[in-house]
Amino acid sequence: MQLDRIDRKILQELQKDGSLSNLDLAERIGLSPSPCARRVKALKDAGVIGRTVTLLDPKALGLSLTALIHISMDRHTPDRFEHFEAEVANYPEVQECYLITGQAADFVLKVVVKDMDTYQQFLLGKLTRLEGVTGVQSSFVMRRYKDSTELPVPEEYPIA
Amino acid sequence: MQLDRIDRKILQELQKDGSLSNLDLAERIGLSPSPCARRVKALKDAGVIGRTVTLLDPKALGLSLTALIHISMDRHTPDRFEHFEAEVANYPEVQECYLITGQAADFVLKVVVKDMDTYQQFLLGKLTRLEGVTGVQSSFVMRRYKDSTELPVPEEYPIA
DNA sequence: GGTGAAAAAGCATTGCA
DNA sequence: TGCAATGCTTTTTCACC
Repeated sequence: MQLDRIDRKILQELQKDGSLSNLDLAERIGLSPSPCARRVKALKDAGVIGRTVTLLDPKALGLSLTALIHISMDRHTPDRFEHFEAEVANYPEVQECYLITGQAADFVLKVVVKDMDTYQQFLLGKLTRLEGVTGVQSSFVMRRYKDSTELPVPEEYPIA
Repeated sequence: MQLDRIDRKILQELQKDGSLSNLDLAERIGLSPSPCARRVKALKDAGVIGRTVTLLDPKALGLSLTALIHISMDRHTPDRFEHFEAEVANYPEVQECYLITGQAADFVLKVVVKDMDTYQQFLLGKLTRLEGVTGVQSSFVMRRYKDSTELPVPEEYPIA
């Protein structure tokens, strides 16, 4: 699938505001509603456009502590990783979990909790109890300069 | 503002699917449409509910490389930080940028690009040219176990 | 604070130029 | 691709429980 300038504009607008009606979207990109709807449908069918979600304000919810956690495992076997993955996916405090290269760590987690007490409970009660976890290194977010869900939409022709 | 069980259910549903109509939402939480709409409005007014966005699939867009970058600065002055912040906010490749505690680094960035070539261009052409940047350490995401926008909605009474 | 119904507005969709 | 008309869904408001 090839994206032209209009497709990219559609993607940019929807990334900024997923509640746009097709009418409003069409107006913003300078197209009439029907071709606009057709393009959006094609982008959905191609899997480029995914879910629409509502973002909440962590502060308003009293979630004032965000931690980035680097985790090392004792052994790098598929077993270890799969088990870790499955457990971590169930923790609502964990927003992101990546297996990474480089560094000393194997995993990076982004965790959001109410306060340091809750964080300690999460760390001692859940994370460090997981099999194979040998090292845990916490960093805390002091300031959130940018926290976006927007992806850059490439200039050229990407292939879906 | 106090959240009861129904409010929390609303927030959970909307975090999963931001395109829900008030009708569908009301049905899911077991309430009739009008009080449901009232609650949603109140949550928006209180700032708990923020924007609604459409998520794209990085892979479908040909964005196959995600990097976590740790950055250290030469001096920890407000000037340095503000300048860095302002520049980084303009880079579309940067999804997240945090000022963090601990570690050797001062900032953590999450960057999404097409491939290693593009990453190198970003690093050399943009990031390392910023004033005050002394250390850059890259990790690459090998596997994305969890990548969510959902926040945990606390059990007790948070205050907005 | 919740329910149900009714009215009004806005929307997606379709067919055609 | 653009336009127009149809028919629907949705939001909103109201009186009542």
